[in-house]
Amino acid sequence: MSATRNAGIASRKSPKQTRSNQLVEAVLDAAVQVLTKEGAQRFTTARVAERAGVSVGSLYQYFPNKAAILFRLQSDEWRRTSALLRSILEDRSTPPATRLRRLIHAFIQSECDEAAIRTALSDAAPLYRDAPEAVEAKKENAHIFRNFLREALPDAPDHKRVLAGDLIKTTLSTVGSSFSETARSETEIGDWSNALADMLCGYLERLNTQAPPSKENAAA
Amino acid sequence: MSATRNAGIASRKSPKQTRSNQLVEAVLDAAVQVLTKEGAQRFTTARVAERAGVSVGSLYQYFPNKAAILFRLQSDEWRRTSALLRSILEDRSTPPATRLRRLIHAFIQSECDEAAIRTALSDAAPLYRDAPEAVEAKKENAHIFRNFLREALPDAPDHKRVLAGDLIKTTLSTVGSSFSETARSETEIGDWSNALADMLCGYLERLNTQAPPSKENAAA
DNA sequence: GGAAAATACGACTAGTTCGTCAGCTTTGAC
DNA sequence: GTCAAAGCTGACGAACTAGTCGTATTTTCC
Repeated sequence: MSATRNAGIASRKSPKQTRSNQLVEAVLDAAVQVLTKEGAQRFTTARVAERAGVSVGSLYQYFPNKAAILFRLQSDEWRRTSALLRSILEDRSTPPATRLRRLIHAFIQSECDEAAIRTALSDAAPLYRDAPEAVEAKKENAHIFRNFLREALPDAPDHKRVLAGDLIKTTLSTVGSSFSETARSETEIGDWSNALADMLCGYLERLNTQAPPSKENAAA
Repeated sequence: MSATRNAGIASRKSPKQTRSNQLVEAVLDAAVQVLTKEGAQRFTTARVAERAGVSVGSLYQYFPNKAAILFRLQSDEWRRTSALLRSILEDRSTPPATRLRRLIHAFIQSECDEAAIRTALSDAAPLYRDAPEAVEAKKENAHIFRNFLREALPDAPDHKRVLAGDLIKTTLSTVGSSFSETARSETEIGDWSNALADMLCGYLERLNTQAPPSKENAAA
C-alpha cells in the first residue's frame, strides 16, 4: 500500500531464474494477443494472465500495474522504430532525398504490417502517455530527424531546420498511423508511399534551394 | 448477452418541452466540462449528470448510452470543421493556393483553441468510432477536399487527384491534432502553420506543373 | 380545478476491474 | 536430503460503472 501505490511504470523486480524469465515473455506475448484480439477496451490483467497460462499474482510480481505492460509494449515498438530510422537515415553513402524516400516506404509498410497492435496500443495511450518514461522516449526519434536534417540542409538556419525536421517527422508518423487504420492493399501502400515521398522530398528540396541566402524575416 | 452493446447511437427520443430541451443542452455542456476537466477515462454518465445538475435517469431518456453523448459532441465538432473547410475552400474568388494556405492557418489555430476537448474526444474515440453514423460522417470532409482539388488540379487524372486530396486532408488533420497535443504559443502556431502551408502548397504546385502533359499554361 | 401526458428523479442491480495476500510449490546450494 | 529463498497461485475485497425502473413532480390543455 505504501511502497508501490502509484508506483509509475518501472518494472517491479527483475526475473532471476529461467522460470520467471519465461513468465515475463509469456505475459508480453499474451498481452499482444489480448490487445489485438480483444482491443484496448477489454485489455485486462486477468485476461492477459489467463492467456499466458499464468496467475494474476505472478503477473503482478513483474509489472506494478496494467499500464506498465502497455508501456513496455509501446517501448519495444519505439525501439524498433528508432532502429529503422537510424538504419536508413544515417546511411551516409546515399543522398539525403533518396534516404528519406526509402524511409517513407519502409515506414509505411511496417506501419501497415503491424496495424492491429499499433491501433490498439494507441487506443490505450491515455493509460501510459503521461508517464515520464514515455515522454522521454518520444524525444529520441525527433533527434534522429534533426540530425538527418543537419546533413540535408547544412546551410539553413537552426530554427528553420528544427522546424522542418519536426514537421517531416510528425507528418510521417501521423499520416502513417492514420493511413494504416484501415486495411490496405499493396498497391495502395505503394501509391500512398510515393505520394507522401513526393510531398516530403519536394518540401526538402525546396528548402534547400531557398535556404542559403539567409535573411528574410526579422533576422539577428 | 451481447458482447458489445452496440445498441446504436441515435438519440432515444427528442425533447418536446422547453424543460427537456434545456436538459439536453445542460447535459452536453456538462459533458464537455467533464471531458476536459476529468479526461476520457473518468468520463461517466453519473459525473456528467451530476455536473449538469440532473439525474442519470433523465440523461438516459435522451441518450441511449454513454457513447451517444460522445458521438454527439464529436458530430458537432465535425459539423463546425466542415463549415470552416467549406467557407474557405469554396471561395472561388481566390486562387486555390491562397485558399489552401488560409485554410491551414485557420485550421491549426482552431485546433489549438479547442485542444483540450479534441484530445479528450479522440481518447474516447474507441467508444464510438465503429458506429456507422461516425464512419459516414467522416466521408464529408474528404469530399470537400476532393472537390477543391478538382478545381486546383483540373488537368490531373482522377486517381492522382483523389490521392492528392486525401493526402492533403489527412496531413492537415493528423498533423493538426498532433501539433495541438501540447500547449503552443502564438509564434509556434504561426511558424508551424507557415511550414505546413509551404509543404502542402508546394506539393500542390508541383503536381500542377507536372500534371498537364499536352496543354501549356502560359499564364505564369 | 383536474386528469393525463411528459418529464425528472435516484436508489438499485448486475456486472467488471485492479491489485493484494496468505499460503503453497519449486529450485538449487550445500 | 535439507532448507531457505524464489516463485507461483487464485480467491477475495474494495471500488467503479452502465443502465433500469418504480415513483414523484411538473406541464399541458380542457
